[in-house]
Amino acid sequence: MATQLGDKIRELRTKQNLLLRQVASKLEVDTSIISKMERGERPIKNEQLVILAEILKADKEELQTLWLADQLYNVIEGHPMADEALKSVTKKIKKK
Amino acid sequence: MATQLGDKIRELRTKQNLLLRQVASKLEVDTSIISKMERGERPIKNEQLVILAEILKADKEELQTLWLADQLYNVIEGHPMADEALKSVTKKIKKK
DNA sequence: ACTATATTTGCCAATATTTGTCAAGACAAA
DNA sequence: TTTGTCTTGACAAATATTGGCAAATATAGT
Repeated sequence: MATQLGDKIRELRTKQNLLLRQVASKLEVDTSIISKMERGERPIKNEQLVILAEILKADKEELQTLWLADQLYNVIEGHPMADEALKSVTKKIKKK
Repeated sequence: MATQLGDKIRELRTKQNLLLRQVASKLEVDTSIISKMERGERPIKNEQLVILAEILKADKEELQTLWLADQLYNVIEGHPMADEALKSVTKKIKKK
């Protein structure tokens, strides 16, 4: 159950030679939580995402987009009507 | 918090002059549950959706599409990155 | 192989959310 | 007022989610 967001965060973290422990302390959670977040085993709160963006010097909006895409994918995955439903919602959104 | 699916179900039910009570008995739940389902206050289980399609003589796939669209909308509503995320997921889905 | 450090995993208890049921309330028609 | 339909809110039981801990596993260096 890998997520786009988790993969991205791990990529950013390792590229900057940061340990789980270091990120964990900034987020004030156990290292296991971060580990699980990166592997898509635990959801990431929006509030935590903002902090992660700071720590990892990433674009907050990019991470939020990945987060949202993961949520959407979770909902539609495996559903035969996914395509049509996506179209319908896209249309609805455009009306704003 | 109206839903497309709820609206559709209510429309179908009233057009066929069915009472909440009658649908409720087929679904084996309290009338209040149906009432809430129709007004989007309670989620509708996929299993219940199939039964509803039978009772209301509706196309099962149409209802499922509405159901899915509602779920998606719940996820993205209010998010600034909705558009981009939708695009991303649509692309991902197409690859199958 | 041994040691030290980093990450992952499984499990637990606390908390939060969801569920269905029930009773009371709103509303219209007669 | 009485009757019938639908709505609302409160409640507890069931279920899900949460973070933390500790044990297990992996990784790297010597």
